[in-house]
Amino acid sequence: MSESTPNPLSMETLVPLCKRRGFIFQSSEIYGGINGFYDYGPLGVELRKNIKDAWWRDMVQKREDIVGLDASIIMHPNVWKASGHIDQFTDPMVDCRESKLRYRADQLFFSPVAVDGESIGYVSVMEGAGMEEEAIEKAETLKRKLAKQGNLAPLELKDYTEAKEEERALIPSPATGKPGCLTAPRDFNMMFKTYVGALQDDSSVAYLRPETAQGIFANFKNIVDTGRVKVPFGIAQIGKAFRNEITPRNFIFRSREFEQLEIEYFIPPDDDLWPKYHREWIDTRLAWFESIGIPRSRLSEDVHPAEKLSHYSRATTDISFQFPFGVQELEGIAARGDYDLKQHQEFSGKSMEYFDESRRERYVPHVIEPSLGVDRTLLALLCSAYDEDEIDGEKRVVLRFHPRVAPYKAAVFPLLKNKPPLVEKAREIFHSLQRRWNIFYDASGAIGRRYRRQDEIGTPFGITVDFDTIEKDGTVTLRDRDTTKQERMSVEDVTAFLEEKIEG
RNA sequence: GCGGGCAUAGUUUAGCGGUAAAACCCCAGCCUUCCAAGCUGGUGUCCUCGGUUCGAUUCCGAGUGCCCGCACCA
Repeated sequence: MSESTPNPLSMETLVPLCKRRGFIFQSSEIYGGINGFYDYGPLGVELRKNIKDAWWRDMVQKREDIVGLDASIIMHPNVWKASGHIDQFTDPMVDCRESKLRYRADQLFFSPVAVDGESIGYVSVMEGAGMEEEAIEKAETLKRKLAKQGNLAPLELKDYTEAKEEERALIPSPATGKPGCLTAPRDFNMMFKTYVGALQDDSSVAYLRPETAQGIFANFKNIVDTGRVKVPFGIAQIGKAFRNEITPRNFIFRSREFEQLEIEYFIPPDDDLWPKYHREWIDTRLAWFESIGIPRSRLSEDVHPAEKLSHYSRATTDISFQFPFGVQELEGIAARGDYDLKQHQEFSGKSMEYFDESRRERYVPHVIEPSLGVDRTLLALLCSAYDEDEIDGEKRVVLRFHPRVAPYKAAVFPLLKNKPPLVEKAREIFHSLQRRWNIFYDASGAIGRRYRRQDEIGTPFGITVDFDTIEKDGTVTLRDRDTTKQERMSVEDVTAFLEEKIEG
C-alpha cells in the first residue's frame, strides 16, 4: 500500500495526531496524567476492537483446532507461585553511583581477594563465559597495585545478592573498579499487588495478572474435560495484563496496563515435533499481520539466542516491527515445552496429563505460545498507515488503514447541507449502511474538507449524494481514500462494493 | 531508578515581573454543484503546590507529566 513511500514518521507527529483525532489520550490527563497508562478515544476504541475481532475471527472462529477462554484477571496467588512470577518477576537491581550503570544483582559476582591469607580487597565481574578468568585478572591487578607479594588465594565467586553489608562497602563496581559505589540490591517486583476481601493482610494478597497465559494453563484440565478437544489444539484468550514497568516508554509501546492476545497451542511431547509447529505458527502469524495491513517489509523475525532464553523456553522467535523508535517486538512465539503444565501439576496436585487415544498413551502436552500485544499492534498499524502526500499542491495527511481495521468503513455526505432532498437521501443511505458497519455521517463544511477529515482518520471510502442521485439515475459517487479517485455507482452496488473491500 | 532537556488554546508555537498573542483545528450560521475556499460569531483556570515579591504565566524550590541517554523489559 504505502510501501513505496519512505514514510519517515516520528512519534512527535503521531502522538499529537492520535490526540487531535481521538485515538489515544493520556490517562487521567486532567489530573496531570499518570505514567504508563493510556485511554483510547472514540476512534482508538474502534481500531482496537477491529484488531481483536480480526484476531479472534481468524485464530479462533475460523479454525477447528482452537477454542476461546476468558479467565479472570485476579487468580489464586498460587498460580503465580507455580508460574515463577512471584520469585522471578522480582529482579533485585544494583546501581553504581559512580558510573550510573545498573546491574541485575544475580548477574553480578564478587569475591574476596587474599594474599598469603591476608585479605586485600574484593573484585567484581559480570556474569558471562569468561568471568572466572576476568576475576583472576582483576585480582592480579589489585595485588600489583597494592604491591603485595605472595600467593593469591583461590577466588570464590558469589552473586551480589549474597553480599553482606560490610562487604558491599568494599566491593568495587565492575565498570569503574571503585569500591563502595554500588547500592544494596533493591527489588523491583513487576506484579501489581492488591487485596481480596475486607482484610488487608498477608493472607489476602492477590495480584493483577502480568500475563494472560496462566489463566489458560490453569484451565487446561477444564477444557480438556469439557471441550471435546484433541491434541494438537489451542486455547486462545484476549485480556488485560498489568506490569509495574520500571520505565514505561515509547507511547503505548510499553505501558503498565496492556492487552494481550495469546494462544497456548498444545502438542504431543515428542522432541522432534515442536520445531515444525513453532515454524508453522511463525508463518501463520506473519501472514496475519499482512492481512490487516502491516507490510511484510517492516516485519522481521528475531530468534532469541539460546543463552538469553527464559528458563521455561526451548526457543523463542519474536516478530518485530520497524517502529519510529527502532525495531521492536510485536509478538513473541515461544516453544515453552511442558514447563507450565508441569508446574501447575506440582503446585496444585492435580494431574495435567492428557490421554491421547490415537497413540494410546498419557502425557503432559508441550506448548507453542504465540503472544501478541493489542496496543503494540495498534501502534504498528498507525505507523504503517500514516502517510503524507500532495493533492493539487496541498499537503495531505492520510492514514491508509486496511478497510478491515479502519475505525469507520465509509463516510456518507450530502454534497450540500442546505438542500433538504440531498440531506434526506444521504441520511437514508447512512442508516442503511450503518446496520452493517461503522459508518460516519458528515454534512458540515465544504465537501473537500470533509474528504480530508476522513483521510486523516483513515476512512477508506467516501459516499457523496449529489443532484444526479436524486434527480437522474440514483447513483452516488464513491471516492477512494488512497487514490482520491471517484466513480459513480448505484446505491445497491455500494453495499456489495464495501462488502468485497472490507470482508473479501 | 540515575543524568540531561522540556511544560502557554484541541494542535504547533510567540511573549512578558503588572492577570496573554498568532496560525491551524473545532463548533454554529450564511454562502457554496466534488478535494482543507469565503464571510460572521463562538470556545482559553499560561501543568500542580509552595516560596520570593505590592504583584508570578515569567524568578526559585518541590511534585507530576513528556522527550532523549543509561539501565531494565516472561
